Amino acid sequence: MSETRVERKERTRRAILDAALDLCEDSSLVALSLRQVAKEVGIVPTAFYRHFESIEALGLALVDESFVSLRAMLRDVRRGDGAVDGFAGIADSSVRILVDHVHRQRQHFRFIARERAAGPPSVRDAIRHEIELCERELATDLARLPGTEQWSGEDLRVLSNLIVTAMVATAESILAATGRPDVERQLAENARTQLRMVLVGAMRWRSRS
Amino acid sequence: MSETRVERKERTRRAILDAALDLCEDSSLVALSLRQVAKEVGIVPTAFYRHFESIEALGLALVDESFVSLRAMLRDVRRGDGAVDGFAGIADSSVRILVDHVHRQRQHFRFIARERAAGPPSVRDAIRHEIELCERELATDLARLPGTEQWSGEDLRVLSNLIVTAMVATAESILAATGRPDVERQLAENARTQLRMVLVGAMRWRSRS
DNA sequence: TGTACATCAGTGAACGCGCGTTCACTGATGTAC
DNA sequence: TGTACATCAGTGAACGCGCGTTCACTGATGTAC
Repeated sequence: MSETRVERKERTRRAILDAALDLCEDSSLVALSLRQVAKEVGIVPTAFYRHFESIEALGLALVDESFVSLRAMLRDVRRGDGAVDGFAGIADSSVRILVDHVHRQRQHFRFIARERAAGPPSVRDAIRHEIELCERELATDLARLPGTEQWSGEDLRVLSNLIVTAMVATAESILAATGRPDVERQLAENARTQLRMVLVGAMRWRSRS
Repeated sequence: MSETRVERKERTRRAILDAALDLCEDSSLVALSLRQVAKEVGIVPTAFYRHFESIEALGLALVDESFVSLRAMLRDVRRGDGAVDGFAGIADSSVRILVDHVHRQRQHFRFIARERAAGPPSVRDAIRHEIELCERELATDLARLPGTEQWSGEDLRVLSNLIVTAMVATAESILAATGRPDVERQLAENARTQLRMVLVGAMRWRSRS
């Protein structure tokens, strides 16, 4: 046989996740119906239940999946491909990687940005929790930068939160500007400037001052 | 008569707006039905059309209304009630006013935060546009601060965007933390720190450097 | 001030449609022997 | 290797329900004279 039962099931599950990402692109998970998804996938509505208990459960699976790709991005940022000389270099490299991932994982970023504010409560909570984990990770990275030796853990987390917030907002703006490359380029340039401002500015900020 | 026809109509319109804010609190405008709103208000579904053409039109009215209260807040910030000595003072006063308005206009802030990412496209665009106007206003305010004399208009807008982004994120976090005063206090404290970091840091940032 | 007519916010029946969920089912794949 | 049975992804009919929108309407408020 060319495909086992398990493989075929996995393929349908994949198709359901993709269909859901497509269909709620312009509205939200809370406006997505099980029947729309089934129709798009090409299965009968009841077959949906073989894979997920509800649209909400599907949403939680999409959160997991989206953060797998977001974490891959954070690993790239941490590795710091490209010229990394000083804060300006870090800012340039980080924004370049962010913009690249936003393009390649467009639907995942859009999903997170949207459902973070508008999803079912359990989905909102899951996203908030994942973002908090990202902030903690970034805080430990920041602690390794020269100049943060005397910072308190709390200040590191506050700075990390500011950076994550700014980068999430940048990702959202770039998503909204899709198809206008000049606008996108300007947004990336602005993000670089912001990141430099924050890094340079914060380094002159004294912990507990 | 105790109430004119015009007054009664306005009262129903008001009730529709309030009902919509209530009902989409936990989901989104795109998941809100005309019939739910009518039921909540106590009118028959068809009577809705005497006031709005569609849920989307109702949404645009809520955007207008929400930004009226948000602009009132910005005026308060600009006036700078409370001790305003240096950047720390500005940061403290601004965050205090923000937190206060978030509590008093809870539903409006929540509406903007949610529909900004998940509303019908026309509503998303309207909100994006309004926020951009706020950023421009803030940029002109920043230009009056000592230390920004040699900044370019572009850098002022980039800084303004960063500040607005951070404050929107703070408002969202506070909304999510409703009912946990200790968490809220911590979030406000963090916002103060961020705003100080950004202001102090940016002031040492040279335009075009 | 009184009367006749206009306005229009809200009514109520009706429509076709898509919704989530139930249930008994089919038939290809997988397994035990 | 062949046979008998188990599994289970997907089927298809059916249900009651809420949806947006249509239409002709009612009756209190407002206006012209």
